[in-house]
Amino acid sequence: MTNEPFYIDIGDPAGKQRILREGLRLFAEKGLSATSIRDIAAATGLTNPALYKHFKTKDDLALALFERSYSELLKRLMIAVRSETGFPKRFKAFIAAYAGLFDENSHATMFTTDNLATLWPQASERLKHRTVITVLRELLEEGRTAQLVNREEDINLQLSLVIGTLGQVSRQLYLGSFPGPAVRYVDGVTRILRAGLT
Amino acid sequence: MTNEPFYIDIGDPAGKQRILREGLRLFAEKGLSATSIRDIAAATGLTNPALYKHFKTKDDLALALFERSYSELLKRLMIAVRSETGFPKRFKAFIAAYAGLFDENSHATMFTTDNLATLWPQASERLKHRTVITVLRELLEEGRTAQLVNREEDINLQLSLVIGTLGQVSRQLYLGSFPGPAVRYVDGVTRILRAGLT
DNA sequence: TGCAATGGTTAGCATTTGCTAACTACTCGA
DNA sequence: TCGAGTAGTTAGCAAATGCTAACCATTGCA
Repeated sequence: MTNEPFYIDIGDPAGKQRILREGLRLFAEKGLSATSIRDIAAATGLTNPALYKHFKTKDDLALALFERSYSELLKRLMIAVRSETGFPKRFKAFIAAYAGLFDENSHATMFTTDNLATLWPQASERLKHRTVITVLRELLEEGRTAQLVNREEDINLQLSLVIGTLGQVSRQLYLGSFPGPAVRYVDGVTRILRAGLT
Repeated sequence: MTNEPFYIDIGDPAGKQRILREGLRLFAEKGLSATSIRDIAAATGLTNPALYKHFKTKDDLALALFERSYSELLKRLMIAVRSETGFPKRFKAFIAAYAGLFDENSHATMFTTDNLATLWPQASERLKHRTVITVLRELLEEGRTAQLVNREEDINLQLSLVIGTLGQVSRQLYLGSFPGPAVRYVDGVTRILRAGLT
């Protein structure tokens, strides 16, 4: 549980890794309740009781996946923001980190953003402390005090601008409507969002 | 099917109206596959075979609800856009129409936007002709030729900016994180988005 | 008046789903 | 070497789910 790599494990990883990978993919593709434990088992090449050797319940698996993905996203965003100084660079680093995670693991990105607080109260309750929204809000506040972000507008609307756009672009990428890797759009999205925040 | 009122039917409408209303609410709240036909029946005060007197299958009901909601949204957006001249007024009317529908029937708005093309290929295939995206794209193109929208940026990213923000704000309203009716945010969202498009 | 359509009901069937029990093969350390 | 843990299997249970069959009450109308 502690020292497992975050992703991929190409080759033929142990059962638990395959379960995590296929479970994440199916949950992201079809949604939580439309994916059965047997679906995941089949995709993994196992029978369904095997999953119960690793996870107590279906919700347990889903929650584990959510927390893995979410904490990875959060970690990267925080590192990105801290790696730069000043609002403009930090903001771009934020976008770039988001895109980077998407390119490495699009399922993880979609699974977390789609379920951020929406359909899954359980998950969001565990995240009272420091969330993606918190990080972004602090970033926007830095921009506001630096006069680089419009202080006249409601900061919650500005948050929705950023989160909504990132989500929508990710969705299009995920569905294949936007060609190429996500990094490709970092500059454009950053410019557009910066304009919207001004 | 033809001359039914779009919404509400307060009092004690006939069974079919109640089915449509409760079905829409539950689908929007819990998602398609997490809502059973019996759930809807119970919420409606009926037994589940009653629903089959009105709809052939569960998918049939869901599709009917989607099409009702989607065509209502589309109709309102088109009327709004046509009721004004020039990009700025038209754009604001677009946002206002979206917010207006949300305030009248938040479930319908969420159900359509959440399933726009994501989890439901069936529905989007029926909408090859003229979609919300088409209307908005034409609007943005008008803005671009009028030099009121930045022609340097990818129009698809600009579309994501608008759609994503509208979706996100709606989501927050739906979850109760944003207080008050949606109309309240029309001005703010319009300003922020206009800035982002410039 | 009668009869067909409408919109309900109860009962139930087949399948899926989450999960458990009981067994087995393999590995690894004392 | 042997005994315990690990990770899988087969079999199956109880509940939920989509849907159907068969029956019944009310209403509108020829």
